[in-house]
Amino acid sequence: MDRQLPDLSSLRPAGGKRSSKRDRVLNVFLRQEGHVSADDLFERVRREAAGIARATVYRTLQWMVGAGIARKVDFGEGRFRFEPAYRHPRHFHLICTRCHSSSEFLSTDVEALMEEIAAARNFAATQSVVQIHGTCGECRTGRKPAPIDGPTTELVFARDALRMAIATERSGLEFYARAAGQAKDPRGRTVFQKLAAEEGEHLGTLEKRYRQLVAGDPQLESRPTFLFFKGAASGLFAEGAKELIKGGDDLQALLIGIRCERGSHEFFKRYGERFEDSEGKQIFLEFADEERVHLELLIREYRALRARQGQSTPARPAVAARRQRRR
Amino acid sequence: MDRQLPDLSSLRPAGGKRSSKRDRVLNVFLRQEGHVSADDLFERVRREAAGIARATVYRTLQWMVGAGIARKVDFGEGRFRFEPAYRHPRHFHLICTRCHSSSEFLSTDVEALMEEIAAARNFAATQSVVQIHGTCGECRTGRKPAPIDGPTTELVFARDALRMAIATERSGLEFYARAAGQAKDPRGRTVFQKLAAEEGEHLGTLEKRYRQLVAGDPQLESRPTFLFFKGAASGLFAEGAKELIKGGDDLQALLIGIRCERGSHEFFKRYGERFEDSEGKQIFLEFADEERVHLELLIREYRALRARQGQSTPARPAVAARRQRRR
DNA sequence: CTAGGTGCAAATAATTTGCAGAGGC
DNA sequence: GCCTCTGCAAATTATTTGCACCTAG
Repeated sequence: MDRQLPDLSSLRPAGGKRSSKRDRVLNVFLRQEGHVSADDLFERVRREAAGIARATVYRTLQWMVGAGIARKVDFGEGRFRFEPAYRHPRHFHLICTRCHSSSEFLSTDVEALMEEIAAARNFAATQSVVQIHGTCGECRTGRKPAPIDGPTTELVFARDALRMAIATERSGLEFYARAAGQAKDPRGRTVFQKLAAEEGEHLGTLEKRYRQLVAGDPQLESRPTFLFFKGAASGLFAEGAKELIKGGDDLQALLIGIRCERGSHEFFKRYGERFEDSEGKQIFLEFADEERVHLELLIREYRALRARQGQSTPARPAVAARRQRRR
Repeated sequence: MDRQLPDLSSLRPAGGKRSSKRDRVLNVFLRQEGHVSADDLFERVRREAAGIARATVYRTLQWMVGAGIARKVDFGEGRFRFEPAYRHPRHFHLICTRCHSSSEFLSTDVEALMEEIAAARNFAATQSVVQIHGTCGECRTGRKPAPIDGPTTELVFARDALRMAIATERSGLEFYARAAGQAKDPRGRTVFQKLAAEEGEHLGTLEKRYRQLVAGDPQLESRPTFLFFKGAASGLFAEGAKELIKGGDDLQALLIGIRCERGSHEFFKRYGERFEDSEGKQIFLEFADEERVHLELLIREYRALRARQGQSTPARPAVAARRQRRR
């Protein structure tokens, strides 16, 4: 949906290159953080460089939106604001009606619900607007939180992507540990143990990466959450684990594992692809790949186990039994 | 949040009463369904009554918003639209970018997430805007769905409120049936059985009411969902049932039941209070009351059981055991 | 030289407002 | 007769556009 990282140079106005007014406006825009209105931007531009007309600012903004550098947002104030889109995933907004500041968040849970609702209404969604209007913490308490500038946004996003991956990994580990514990077939047990070990190892890698990321910015951990996830991929494995409790044979456990890994893989891949180039994107895609490997292993094992069982007992004994009962 | 059903008569312009232009504008506005822009309304008004100025329409709209008769909504088109607020709960929007139509939905799940996010960001939310932009089914398939006019909206809302109550009731029934099945104490079993029976009976009442509602409008069941719920109160009982599977004594089962009923009661009460006078509101509030009765019964039984157990075994044996281990 | 960017002022579009007159109680 | 509503036209606000001019390649 989001266009890929634009090649800024190719989008530069063909005519002017260095001292073009457009470049100066762009420069001011990219430097400032938050959501500016056209007039805000005009004021800022004219403060550091006279001789730029309001119309130029408007035209430059139009060009930036078209080029994928900026996004036009509407906070219901009767005019539009603009936010940087470059290396900045699509997100939702918290809008303070008192100080007119706005902060951003992303929620895979909200997005999942929106998709569900759109599907239920036979609606082909292209974009969602989610805004929470109210009063921000600063306006009520007076304290100012750590401001989030451009590079920090990317770090926070990477942090949250890692948190999400770690949560999923933990759930996966728990799932495989349980599956190994209740496996009947010795080879099945070995597979689950192997997967549990792998998840554990990968969990370690992710946690190490998380620590490294946090080490680079001591305040990073205390910064507000940007990416909210709850029912995401970690929820899949949690669901799977609950199903395991209900019992079932190794084949079923493998099937549940396959479902979880597939869902998880697709989830991370889809999100990863949606984001613009950033560490967060990379984390998503790497994790998706990891899940794909597990998925393939599980499928192989499932086939192998079924083949082995097929020698002694009929395949799908449950279905066969049900059929007998019906007759 | 929404103001209560306004007393229209008291809000009538003190001056004009019968043929006041304001009344004529209001009349046209209330008659039309959907989301009109000021200009739309002006056109409609002037079509059936000449001699009303554009400014009057604007002023009347302002007055209607202030009086809680209309809500101003912003679909990002560069102008505002207005929707009736009278007997019409706050909701979210699906907006077709092709035909500029818009339909409405409500999702307790989305709302719950928004609350969570606002809380995590230390943000005092007053209102949420959720819009799904895209292409509607009609625009893609050409078919027109059953149009939803004023009274139908209320019916659909009542239908969905009933569906939600029924889903909760079913979950509750399942929960109590399971609890009764695994109860150890004979009196505990009786209580759970009684509650299961009550839920079953009430479920029957709700289903009957549902059938009656549907009988009044044969198309009602096929109309698109307005109220989406998933993790709502029915989810609470489902969670509770899962906890029961893990085992535990009767006291714990009672505690889980108390938690579920309390959550469910608060949920329905809160939503019911939020809505404007309508059958849906009534269903919510009645159901909340039902849950409160169960809650009280459970609390009484919990106390009684603990008192009885206190005679033979020490209270909270689990905690005592854990303490011993620690020492 | 030429395509495009730019300034300026005028045009639009949605909405509000000042003010004189009208209408109901 | 008073108070509020209304109409009309002018004002406001955000944004776009026509057009002549300028500028880099």
